[in-house]
Amino acid sequence: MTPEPDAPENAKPKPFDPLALDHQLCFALYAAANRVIRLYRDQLEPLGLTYPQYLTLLVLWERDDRLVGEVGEALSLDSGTLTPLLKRLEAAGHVVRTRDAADERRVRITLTPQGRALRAQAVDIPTRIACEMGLPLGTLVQLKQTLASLATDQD
Amino acid sequence: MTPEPDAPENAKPKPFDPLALDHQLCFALYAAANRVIRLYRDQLEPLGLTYPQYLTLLVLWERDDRLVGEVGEALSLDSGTLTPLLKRLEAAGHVVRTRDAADERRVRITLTPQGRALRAQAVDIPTRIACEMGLPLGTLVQLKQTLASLATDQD
DNA sequence: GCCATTTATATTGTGCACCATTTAATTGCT
DNA sequence: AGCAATTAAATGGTGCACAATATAAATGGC
Repeated sequence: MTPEPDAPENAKPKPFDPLALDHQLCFALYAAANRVIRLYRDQLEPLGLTYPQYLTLLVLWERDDRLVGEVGEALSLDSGTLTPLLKRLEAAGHVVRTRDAADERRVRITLTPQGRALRAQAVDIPTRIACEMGLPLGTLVQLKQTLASLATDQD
Repeated sequence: MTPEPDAPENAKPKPFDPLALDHQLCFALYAAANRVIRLYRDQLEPLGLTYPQYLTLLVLWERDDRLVGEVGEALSLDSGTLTPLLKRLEAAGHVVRTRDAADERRVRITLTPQGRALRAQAVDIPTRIACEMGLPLGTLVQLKQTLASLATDQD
């Protein structure tokens, strides 16, 4: 029998390790998210914002005067994460937190003029990041779609 | 002049907001990563592992007896993150940390028998997660490829 | 009107993720 | 050999992310 090095059945076993790091979508996702956050860090550092703070401002720039719970809904974050983050945004002068007079359980988040003004400095960040990613725009758009369907827990 | 509600030029302006949350790849990535980590949390909780601890074990299951720096290289994490994580894995009895006798700066990470045995309990986690994601397998494979090219900083 | 239940946010504690700095060991230069 | 420069890991500090719990206000029977 002649050896057939190319035939699949004679090729090196390659036992397909289901736990190999390179096969894990979860790791690719984890590493990509960490990397993108690092890219943003460089862009956001001059504005004195962290990445989750920037996301929170995106929510408020889109529609102002929201409840803590509404912001959390938009970002899939709970009050344990948001309360200290919003306090830091308030300390930085970007938002104001006010107890709702009609329902004292609620806290309304409102942008200050300074917080609104910050938007102009952030407006071209996405474009700069997209360039740094080094992938064609079409790929990025499609990637976003797929990820969005991953992020919604329809289960 | 008859109104033409369908004509693009008469349609509601829709000024394409470059900062709209729904347009942000970065947010889709951030939300998807958080969701997938939450999915893993449920699977890993019975094993007493966190998600980054699980990733660390994936690295070691693939090749044992690595330096802290090598593990960090594989996961794109620095010693500030890994040192305490590895100490917790050691406290749980899954790994051993030993100073390299030949070069006292180095710390070698080795699996204990218990750490090796844990692999059997983890081997079908990826399949279970893939099901929960609710996307066709082909989509997931392609997604992984795209994310992997995003994660490598070739810049 | 009273009180259990629900709702909205806050608090506490653990574990990353990363930056800046430190400590200690090794290497390289002369 | 002597010593500055480099390297490997650890340390300290900030800010998420989340679970569990707490607090306080509103709601819904009865």
